[in-house]
Amino acid sequence: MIGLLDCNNFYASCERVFNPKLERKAIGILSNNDGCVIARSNELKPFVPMGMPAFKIPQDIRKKIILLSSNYELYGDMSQRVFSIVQDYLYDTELYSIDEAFLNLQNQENYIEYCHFLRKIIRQRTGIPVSIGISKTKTLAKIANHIAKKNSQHEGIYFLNTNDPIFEETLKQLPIEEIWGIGRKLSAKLISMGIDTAWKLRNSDASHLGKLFSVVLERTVLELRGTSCIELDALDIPKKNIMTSRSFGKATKELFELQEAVRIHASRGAEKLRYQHSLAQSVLVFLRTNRFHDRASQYHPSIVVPLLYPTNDTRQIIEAVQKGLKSIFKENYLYHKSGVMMLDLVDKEKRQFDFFSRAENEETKARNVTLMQTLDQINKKMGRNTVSFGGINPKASWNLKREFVSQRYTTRWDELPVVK
DNA sequence: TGGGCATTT
DNA sequence: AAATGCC
Repeated sequence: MIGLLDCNNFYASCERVFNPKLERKAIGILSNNDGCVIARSNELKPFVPMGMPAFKIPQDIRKKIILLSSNYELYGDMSQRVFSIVQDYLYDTELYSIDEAFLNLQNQENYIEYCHFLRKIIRQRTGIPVSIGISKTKTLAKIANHIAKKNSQHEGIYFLNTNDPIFEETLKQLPIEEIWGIGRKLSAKLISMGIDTAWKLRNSDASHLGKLFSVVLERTVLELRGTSCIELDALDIPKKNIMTSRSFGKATKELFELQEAVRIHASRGAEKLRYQHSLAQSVLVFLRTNRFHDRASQYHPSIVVPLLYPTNDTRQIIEAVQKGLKSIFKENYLYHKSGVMMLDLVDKEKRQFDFFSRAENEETKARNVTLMQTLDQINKKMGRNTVSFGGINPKASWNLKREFVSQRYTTRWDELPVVK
C-alpha cells in the first residue's frame, strides 16, 4: 500500500502554531510580493478562492479576514520538522513537496493504525495537523487523501479499498479535473470526449489515450485501475535544473537594476548547485514584462549561455549571466520579472576530466573551492547575502513586498517566540 | 495577478 | 523551446 501524507492548510497551520490568536479565524497566506492567496485556513475557503489576487478581494470580505505575507523560512523549517518525524518511523518515503510525502506502507501490517499513530505524534510534536490517504497507487492515494481531508469523521486517515463496492461509487462521483495529473487543458479535452468522471477514465482504453495524448495520461488510467506505475523516488535525487527567479516589487526599465537582480539570482543558483554537489554546464537568463499589460509592450527574451567547463563557482556563473543579460536587454521595456536557470547539471564527482579544466592549475582550483565553502558557511550562519559579490542594495525599488510577514520563530535567535 | 520544479512533445 | 501540470 501507498500512503500520501499531506499537511492540512500547511502555511496557515504553521502561522497558527506560533500565534494562537489565529486559531478559528479566516486567514490567508499571500504569494511573493503579496500577490495572490496561496494558502487558506478552512474558515477562509468559503470566501476566497485559491489563487485569487489580493487586490481583487472585495472590501467587505477584506475586513473580516487576516492576510499574511509568506514566510518561507518558517514553513521550510516546519516542513523539515514534520518529515524528520515521518522518517524516524518510516524509512521508505518520498518528499513530494513542502507539505506532502508519499509513504511506502508495503511492510506495515496494520497500516491504518500506523497512520493514525503517525498523525498523532506529528500533531503532538509540531502542532501541525496532517491527513493521510492510503490506497494501491500514488494516484489513488491522492484521491484517498482528499476524502480524508474533506470528511472529519475519518479523523484524518482514509483507506480507499479497490475491492470495496464503495470504490466504484467514489470514482463515479469524482470529476475528472480533480485527478492528480489532469489539469485544465486535459480535462477540457477529455470532457469533450464524454469522459468526465474518474470512473469513466479508469474504464477507457489506456494505450489509445496514450497515443492520443501522452504517456502520463496512460499511466494515470492504469493507476486508477490499481496498477502502480509511478514509483516512489529516492530522497537524494539531485535536481535536473535549478531556477531562481522573482518578479520585482516595482517594475523597472533600468539595466543596472536588472544586473543586480540577475547577479543575486546567479549567486543563489550557484549556492543551490553546491548544496546538491552539482556543476552546471550552461545557464539561462530570462526577462519578462508584465503579461497582464497590453500586447504592444510585451517582451519575453531568454538566452542560454554555455559555460567553458562545468562549474558551480559563483563568479563564473555571474559572469556568464551578465553576458547573457547584455545580449537580451532592450531599452524602453518595463521589466516585471527576471530569472536565472542552471542547466545541464552534472554530478561534481562524476564530471569528466576535460581538456579545458586543465587550464586552471590544481592549487587555484582548490582555493576556489575553499572560498565557495567559506562563503556558504558564513551565509548559512549569519543569514543569506551576508557576504556577496557586488553590493546588494537593501532599499532597491524592486525588492520583495512583504507587508504582513510573521517572525522567523524557529530559525533566528532574535525572532524566537516569547513565553509570558 | 508567485516561484520552482518535472516531464513531454 | 514551448506546453502542461503540480504544489
